[in-house]
Amino acid sequence: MSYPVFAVTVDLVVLTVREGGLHVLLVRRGCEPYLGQWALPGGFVHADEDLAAAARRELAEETGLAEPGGHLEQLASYGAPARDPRGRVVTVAYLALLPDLPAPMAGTDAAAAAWQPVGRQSLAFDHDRILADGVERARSKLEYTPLATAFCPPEFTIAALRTVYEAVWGEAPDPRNFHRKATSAPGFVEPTGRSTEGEPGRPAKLYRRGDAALLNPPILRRRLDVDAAAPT
Amino acid sequence: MSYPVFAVTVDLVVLTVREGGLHVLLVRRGCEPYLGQWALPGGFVHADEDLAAAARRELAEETGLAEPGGHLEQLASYGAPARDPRGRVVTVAYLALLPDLPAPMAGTDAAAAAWQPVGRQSLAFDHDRILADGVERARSKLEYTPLATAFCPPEFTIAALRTVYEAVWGEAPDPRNFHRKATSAPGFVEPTGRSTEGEPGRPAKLYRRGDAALLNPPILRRRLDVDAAAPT
DNA sequence: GACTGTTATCGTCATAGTGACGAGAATGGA
DNA sequence: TCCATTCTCGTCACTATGACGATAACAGTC
Repeated sequence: MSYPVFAVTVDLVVLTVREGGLHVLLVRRGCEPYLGQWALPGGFVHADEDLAAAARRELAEETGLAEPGGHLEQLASYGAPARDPRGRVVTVAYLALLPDLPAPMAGTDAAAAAWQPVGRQSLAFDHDRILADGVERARSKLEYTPLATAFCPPEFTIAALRTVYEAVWGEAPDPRNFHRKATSAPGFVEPTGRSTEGEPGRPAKLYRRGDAALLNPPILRRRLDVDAAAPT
Repeated sequence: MSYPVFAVTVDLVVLTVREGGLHVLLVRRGCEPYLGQWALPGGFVHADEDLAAAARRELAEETGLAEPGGHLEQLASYGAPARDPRGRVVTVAYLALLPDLPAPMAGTDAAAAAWQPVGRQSLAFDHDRILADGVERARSKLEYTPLATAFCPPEFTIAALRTVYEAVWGEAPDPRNFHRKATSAPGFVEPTGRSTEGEPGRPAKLYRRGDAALLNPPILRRRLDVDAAAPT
């Protein structure tokens, strides 16, 4: 049986919340094509490697951490015939949500790597589209899953969790209602018994992520219009 | 730059509702490997073909219809190194939701094709997993999107729509509450003015699908447990 | 130490959505 | 005519929600 030959890559949409805003990890391309342009980190899948393993490997390489924590899931695949001038390349995009990393990012195969606020990037290949899909996935999953905790360190306050929603959605939930919903949704967060110290205002209780896979009831963002964009 | 060589296929999870139950379109394999076993329909992506175009082509081939209607979306990609004994094959799975087709299915590259009730299949490759993922995606999307109409013919009754939910979820919503929610969700269904005739019971009004992309408010299934399976 | 600003946490209240269910409407068949 | 069936509309108690007031518990300043 004969069939066309493809190359397969994984590309990563790595998101984090820094300084109250949603940021994405980008690399400046060090080789053709699109040399010098910003792009999503990624690379070819090895000969004997699973897709998820390739994504984890690339994530570790780009962040410089063996186990950066957070969350990693498959996003979607993109395979338009002309998306890569080198030939027929199908990419499997993964979405990673990480807490703000104080560690440096030492990319091995990129001239530079940097966190950039999510906005109107102009990236190489079809990475603008992939990034947009990843951001929309993240926005949507904050509603129905406890994934906001993936942006937080192991222990966090309800206010820190709220800033995640504010950064990802671009809209701030009411602090009092958010506190009620976050603490009442079973399995979302669990109290540690400790509290913050030395910060202005009343000390806040510290929580860690719970074990629920689904948020019930969900924490919904305001629907701007009746016919919003459909997920996936 | 050198990189490993892959083959890329598309596999289809084609679902429909027949006789009150959820059915999946399967083909009996006519060549090695897994000769004679049931599998999801699919095939190699052509040299100059987009992934979505390949999925549409395969769907048309398997159903024998140029435009079968319904709904088609990308599901996920699967690329474990040993998933295909012939070599390194990455498959991009697509999910199709179709109304019950009276037309025959004339598969070109399969010895036989058939609708089988979704249950405990034992399919070739990793198709059991792909099928399970597709069914879970369908179950989840019935809650938040008007995709149940993709299972229905152009004109349908609320009761027919309700049987879709019952078949996909395996649990029957209350007819009166479902009627209220289906008719009150903006853009879900639109009245045609016509009604059914000649069937037992009071005639039912006929509706067609609306233009909403999202169901607001959603139609939620009963959560069996607190920690249910997470979507995608 | 009292005061002030700040943030966290708890309560209240009107309103909308929900599940459970009753009841009438409109047909076909006995 | 009566009855079984199915569709359609209402009712009601309960829960979740958004909007907002009020109090708690700190750090800093005078």
